[in-house]
Amino acid sequence: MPKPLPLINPVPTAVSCCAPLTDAALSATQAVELASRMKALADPARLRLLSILLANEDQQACTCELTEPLGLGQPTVTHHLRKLHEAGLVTAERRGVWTYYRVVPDALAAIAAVLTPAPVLTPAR
Amino acid sequence: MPKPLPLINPVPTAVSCCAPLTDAALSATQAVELASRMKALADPARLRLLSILLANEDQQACTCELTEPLGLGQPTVTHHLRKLHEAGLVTAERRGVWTYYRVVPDALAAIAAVLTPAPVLTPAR
DNA sequence: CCAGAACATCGACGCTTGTCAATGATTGAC
DNA sequence: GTCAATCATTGACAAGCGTCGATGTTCTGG
Repeated sequence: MPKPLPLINPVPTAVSCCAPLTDAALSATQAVELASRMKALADPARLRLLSILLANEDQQACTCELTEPLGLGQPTVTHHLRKLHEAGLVTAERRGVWTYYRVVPDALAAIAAVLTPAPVLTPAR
Repeated sequence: MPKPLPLINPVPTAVSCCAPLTDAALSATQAVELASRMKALADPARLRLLSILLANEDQQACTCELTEPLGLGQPTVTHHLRKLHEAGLVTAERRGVWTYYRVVPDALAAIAAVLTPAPVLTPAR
């Protein structure tokens, strides 16, 4: 019985979830959904991981490149990358011995969109 | 010696903190700063509180109006409102027996701005 | 086939956090 | 001055989380 997926799981990759937060009161389940994705962001190590990935030349990096600038052990970095992956914020691709991670293009923008009360075009009666 | 401020503390009210997250890698202290403000958002109860405040007619509400739609006890709601206040996301104003909370206008937009890779107006050389 | 490298998983440890019941502090009404 | 209402604070508990060392798994090179 071989383990079919030695890598990481499918992941929902739900990009958007709710209305902009200012339109109407969130339901309990909506709030839990949104909060779980924001929890993935609300950590210093994971924010640095995302910023390093985005600042990189080709928007990607393997674990071994990330463990040193963070000053954290390899299991810890893997743990954080898994959290980011489960939240649909990064993708993981195995290439040989290395696993390369990329930031999902519009994942951050989708979360930001929920927080913006309304761009600039408010009627302002 | 009267307690000069029975209400809540001054609070830094730091609105913006870092560059858009995609410009360069965050430093350790920058990441901690940003993460602490996002932690204030990454909770179902607090997200619902913000959405209720924003959905309200005059953008405000007292504690007694918030404890029932959340289904949480009054001390718990006060605890969450304090967290939001410490993060500079809401303001607290005592009016008689009630304490009214408002969402700080651009606080959410400031956090959202850190997440957006670049609005639309990039030079795009 | 074997040794080594890169990564994932496991178990354990402290620390933080969300929640509540109980209590204290302040205000307004009578 | 007293009482009731609103809110803040305290202490306590369970659950979750970040971190690490140790171990397992997969791939590459010789």
